[in-house]
Amino acid sequence: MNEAAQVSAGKTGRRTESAAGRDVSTVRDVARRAGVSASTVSRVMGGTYPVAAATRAKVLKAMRELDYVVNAHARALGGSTNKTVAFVVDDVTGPFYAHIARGVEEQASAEGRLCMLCTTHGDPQRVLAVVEMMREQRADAVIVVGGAWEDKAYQDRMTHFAHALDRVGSRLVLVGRPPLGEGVPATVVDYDNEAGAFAMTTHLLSAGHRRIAYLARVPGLSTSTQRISGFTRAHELMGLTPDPALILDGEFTRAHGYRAARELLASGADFSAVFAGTDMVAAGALQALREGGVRVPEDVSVAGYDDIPVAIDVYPALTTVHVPHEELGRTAVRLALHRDEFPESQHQVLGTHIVIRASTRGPGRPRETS
Amino acid sequence: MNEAAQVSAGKTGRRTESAAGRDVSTVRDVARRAGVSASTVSRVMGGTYPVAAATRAKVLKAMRELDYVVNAHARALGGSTNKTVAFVVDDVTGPFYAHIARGVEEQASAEGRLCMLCTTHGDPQRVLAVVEMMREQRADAVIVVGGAWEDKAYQDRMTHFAHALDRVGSRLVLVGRPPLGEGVPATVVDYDNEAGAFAMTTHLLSAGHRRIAYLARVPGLSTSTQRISGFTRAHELMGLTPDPALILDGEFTRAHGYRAARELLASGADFSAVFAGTDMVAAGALQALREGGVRVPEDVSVAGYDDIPVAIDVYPALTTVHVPHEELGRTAVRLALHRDEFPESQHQVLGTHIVIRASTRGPGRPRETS
DNA sequence: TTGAAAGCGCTAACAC
DNA sequence: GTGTTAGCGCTTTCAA
Repeated sequence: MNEAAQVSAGKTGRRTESAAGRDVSTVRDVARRAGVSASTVSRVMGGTYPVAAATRAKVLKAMRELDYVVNAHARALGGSTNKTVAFVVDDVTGPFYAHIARGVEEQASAEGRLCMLCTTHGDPQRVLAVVEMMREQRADAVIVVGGAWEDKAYQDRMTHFAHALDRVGSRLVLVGRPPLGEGVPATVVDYDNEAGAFAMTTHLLSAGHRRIAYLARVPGLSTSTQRISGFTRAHELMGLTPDPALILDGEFTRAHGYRAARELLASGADFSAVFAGTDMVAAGALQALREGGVRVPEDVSVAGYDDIPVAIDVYPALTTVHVPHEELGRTAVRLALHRDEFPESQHQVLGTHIVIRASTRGPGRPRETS
Repeated sequence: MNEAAQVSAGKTGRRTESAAGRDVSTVRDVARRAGVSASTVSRVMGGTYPVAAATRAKVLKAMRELDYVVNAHARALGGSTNKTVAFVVDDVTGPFYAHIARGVEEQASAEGRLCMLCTTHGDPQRVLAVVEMMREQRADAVIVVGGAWEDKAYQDRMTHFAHALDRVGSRLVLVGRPPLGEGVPATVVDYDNEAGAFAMTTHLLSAGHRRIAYLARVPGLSTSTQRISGFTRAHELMGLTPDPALILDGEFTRAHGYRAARELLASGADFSAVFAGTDMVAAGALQALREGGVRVPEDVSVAGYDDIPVAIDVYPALTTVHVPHEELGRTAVRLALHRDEFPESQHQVLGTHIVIRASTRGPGRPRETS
């Protein structure tokens, strides 16, 4: 007892010297003030246990007077229920991610979860580091968004994490990327990348375009590979073969779209349509085309992918493939949190569809003469 | 002992029945495997304490073999160091917030903090609820972004939370909104809203515009009030008075910009320039103007506020006021985390400046004749 | 309906 | 250098 008092005194001393607060009230303080025991206070908070109305009132009053808030960590530790969902993206700034983030955040808060945000800046190393941190946090679900690197080592690492997370009771969720394989404990919410690209390419081909440039192929990135695959399949279905010279490698950025379109123009390549890897790439291409005196869609048609908000603000408004961003996010959270209820639907593929706006039409005259 | 064993057995039983694992290894497991004590394991992890090289190696090996990860909650509970920063926004989707979020996330991870994301959907009630949750989490800093409601009750509540957070050792940070007053323990990182609007209005006025419409005034929102104030001051400095009929109330949305510009056109109002409350509002206005056959900037100049990425993608590229989004985010985190080192600079105002692009120029002929 | 007691997993003071 | 001993604040049996 004496020792306890001494320890307490020592602590109080330290409190004074540090700038801000360690003087938070605890269940015990509340209990003392209400003249009950700590367990009773806990029961009042939990709500899931009978407590006499009078007692409950006293406790509530004490909590209010002390401005009490539970310590989420202590609760997580004792009660093993953690209540957080982690959201891992490349870059919050991209509208693509932002909208998925919104879906995730909404569903998470609807399910009473907090949402942790982590950015990886496209660095595969950081993805792994971040997933590790989430394991420490014991997040209910760890949602990783965006194309995956089709790299054996990387995938093995992810598979490892899927298991590691599973072991601590967490769930790995892959959004917009392919499954890791059979038996890997992970939820996958994907959208039909290939079909979207196929539909768009078909739209362009049936408008009469025969030489379509594809901007921003990212070798080794699942998303890109699938889009290229839909692009190719659409050609093949009409007995055509895409010209490899018209497929330009590059990143999913506005800057790349601008650069690539300029090069295309400078090289004098023959093309009447541009299918950009993403809407951002399309936005860059549009600028380059405009600066090069090429009219869209009169001289060249331009299509994008993603249907992010900027698609309606560029000029002309962009024909693109719609991806159900928010729904991806919401579905990811829902599926992961209720995986016991839906064990069979842990791999979901949402649909995509094309949205035709003003940037595409049939091919005009050859570019040279315009 | 028997009882303990029984309890343990009971738990194991439950483990089996629940889908995924509660079978995580703890410091104790690692300690046992490495043949050392728990404290030694803890010391190895902390790194900040001398441990024999051989011992350290054994522990590290055991941790690897057991695939051990610390329990962040247990750590937070014991060590009182929490390592998270909370970020509270209206809507992750807005590029305005997204870029601040990036700054926050970057600085937070640079400082070894995790970042929690919370959305309020413009609901003042939810702001308060969210701040309360963050108090439970004992976040190092709670960063609230965006204009504040100039409403006494709301401000009182925020003031209350500033104190409450302070008591649990957290710090309230207000980004892009005015301070709560003297003696309130909060960090404020603002940007010069008024000066930005002043500079832009002056730009327009000196180009010769005399009838400038202001789109999207939001009564009671600090940001909007300050912008209007800069707008007015610029007029007054030239001995002019803005025409109240040209100041349209409405939200900071693209949809409102569109609607407002259409109304303006329909009403036959006389104006040669539009100053939009935000870039999104400007994007909507641009569309309405184009649809109405009004050329920008030949017939009407359009200016925005914020300088979000879309400003360069709209047509014509938008003249706007640049707000240092990322820097706001970074500064917020830095200041809050090191408040003891910089007690004097807990209220910082970052500069804004105008960026002139293609959407503004001198007034052309009267609109009627165009 | 309530209280007492035993941890959850970790860190930190204190001994050796 | 390393082990022992106490808790951090809460939930949760087990008794009463």
